[in-house]
Amino acid sequence: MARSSSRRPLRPAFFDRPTTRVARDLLGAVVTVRAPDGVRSVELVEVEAYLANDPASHAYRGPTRRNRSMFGPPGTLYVFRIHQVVCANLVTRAGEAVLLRAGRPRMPPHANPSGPGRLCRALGLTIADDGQRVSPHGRLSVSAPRQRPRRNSVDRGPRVGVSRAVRRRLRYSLAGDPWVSRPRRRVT
DNA sequence: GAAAAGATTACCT
DNA sequence: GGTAATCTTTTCC
Repeated sequence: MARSSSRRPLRPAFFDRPTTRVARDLLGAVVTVRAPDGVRSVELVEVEAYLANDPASHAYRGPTRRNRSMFGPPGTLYVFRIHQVVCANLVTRAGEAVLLRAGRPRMPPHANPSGPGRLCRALGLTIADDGQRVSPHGRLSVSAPRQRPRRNSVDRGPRVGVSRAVRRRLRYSLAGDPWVSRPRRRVT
């Protein structure tokens, strides 16, 4: 069936929109990493938005060596290390980004992508991928959701693991999806 | 130069 | 549910 080929590759303009909207629209999108040893992809089920003037964002205090990718053009990948894993974001407008928190494995068998560190490990993303741009046939590509999720099937709640701006509801996930990393958060 | 702080995860009780 | 692992960047003195 033409299921995957019907998915539209996302172009940089997709990311040049308000970050909360990009975040929501990434639910159901497919992230693909093409490596010499094979292709791996996941379907996103959980993301978080990090905004300008957001004290929980790595970009809050301006560009540094670590976060410079967050100030790159729309569609830039920002990868950072936390403890012993890495996490990946897609940059929207300069200084804002969407953290990729969990996905559904699409080309099994591969590692469990539920959780931002596990998702990067499952896709084979490393710190060396920091600063890459999304491109339709490059190492990293993103394809649009086959169908936009219904509004009432999207959960929205507080972000996970942050110590500041803890009340902001900037985490988006597909309701009831078994691959969401921290399911059943209360939606108010 | 030293120390603290993580957008986490795995494993403990 | 709590905590140790583990290591780089950032921040502070």
